[in-house]
Amino acid sequence: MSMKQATRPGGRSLRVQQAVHAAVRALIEEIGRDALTVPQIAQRAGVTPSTIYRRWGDLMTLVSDVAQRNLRTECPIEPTGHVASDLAAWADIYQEEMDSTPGREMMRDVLRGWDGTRAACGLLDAVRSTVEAILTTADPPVSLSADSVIDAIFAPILMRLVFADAPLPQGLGREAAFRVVATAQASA
Amino acid sequence: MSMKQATRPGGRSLRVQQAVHAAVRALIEEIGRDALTVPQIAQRAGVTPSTIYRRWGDLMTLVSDVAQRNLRTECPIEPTGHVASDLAAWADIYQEEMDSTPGREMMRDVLRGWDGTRAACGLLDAVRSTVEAILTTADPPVSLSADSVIDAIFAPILMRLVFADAPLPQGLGREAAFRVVATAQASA
DNA sequence: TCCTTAATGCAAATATATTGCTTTTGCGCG
DNA sequence: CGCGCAAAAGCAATATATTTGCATTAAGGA
Repeated sequence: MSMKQATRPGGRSLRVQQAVHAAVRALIEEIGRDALTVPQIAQRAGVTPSTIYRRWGDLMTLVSDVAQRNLRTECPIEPTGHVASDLAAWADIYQEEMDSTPGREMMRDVLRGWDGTRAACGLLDAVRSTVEAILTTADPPVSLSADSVIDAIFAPILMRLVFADAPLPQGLGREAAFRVVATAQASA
Repeated sequence: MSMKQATRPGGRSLRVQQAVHAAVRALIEEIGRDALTVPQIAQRAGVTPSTIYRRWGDLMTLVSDVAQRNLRTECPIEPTGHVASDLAAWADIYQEEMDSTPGREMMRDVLRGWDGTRAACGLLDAVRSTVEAILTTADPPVSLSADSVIDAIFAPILMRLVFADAPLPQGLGREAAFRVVATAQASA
């Protein structure tokens, strides 16, 4: 869930926002999420608690907001044109990253701020653009939509991350990647 | 996330737990989740706030605990032996139920209580037992594991529910059901 | 029935969240 | 460039929520 953006994106408002975000990150490092309180963040950031309450509403929303900025958005691999191994390599990286302690903590923090209606975060958009980059580089081309790739590879990872007991099976994403590409090529 | 079960499952402890859960449900109806407070729940349930804090820890955990009891656990359909249409019918029902306002609210409340490590709720276990019921009734038998069915049909539904903007595409689960069964039969 | 102890009640102490009002300060406009 | 408006932040009083120590109640076993 993304918070209402401040109407003033520069100057003091920006400095406050950065100081608060930095304070949240620092305090999570030092004392952990569970001990985190708004007054403490305010003190560390050099602002008054009411500023935080007025801008973010509550601790949950603030922490969720910070966690979303930790989402990877850049494409992590260089497409080689070989779709199956590109997707498999990326799926492996992605699965390991998400199934790690920091990955799971980030996911937890993001989901705490989910409002139940809109997308919880921009994760799928970032994934989709990387998938599209891999698919358009494909040589020879494959007839696969980004959505079907996401459903086949990333949906099981994300679903199990949240709804199954940890850790994820080794190679879950990798094998799904080979499978979805093989199926597409077989039906071509 | 399931809470630590009271060591005394009967008598007064049980009555308190039921009264508190009932109070949460009633107050959510009357004033909505966002206005909910622990002292208010305590008053309605006829207990003191400290009882709630000691048993549940905080409001988020309590609401999550209540939401988990709304999870459907009974098998919603009668398997006919025709796997594809059984799975498709169920997927349709499931998708519509989850993508509804109460379904999304339940999911949101459950996820707020997720600790990031164990399964957020027993949802997948319930799903798996229904899938297994359908698969074992299959006539003729199909070579499909419950996990692959869940990955193909339910993972996309659950992933999109949380990480994509609402609503889900019509027939998402239904089509996935036909597809996964067709693929299994083709490779047999 | 009695004993043990988990669970609750109660109330004081502490911490957190809200709010009205004031002050600061971005930012548009002449 | 500096004026003025309004958004954002500060401050402090208030309201509300959470924690905690100790007393009391009542499950559940012997």
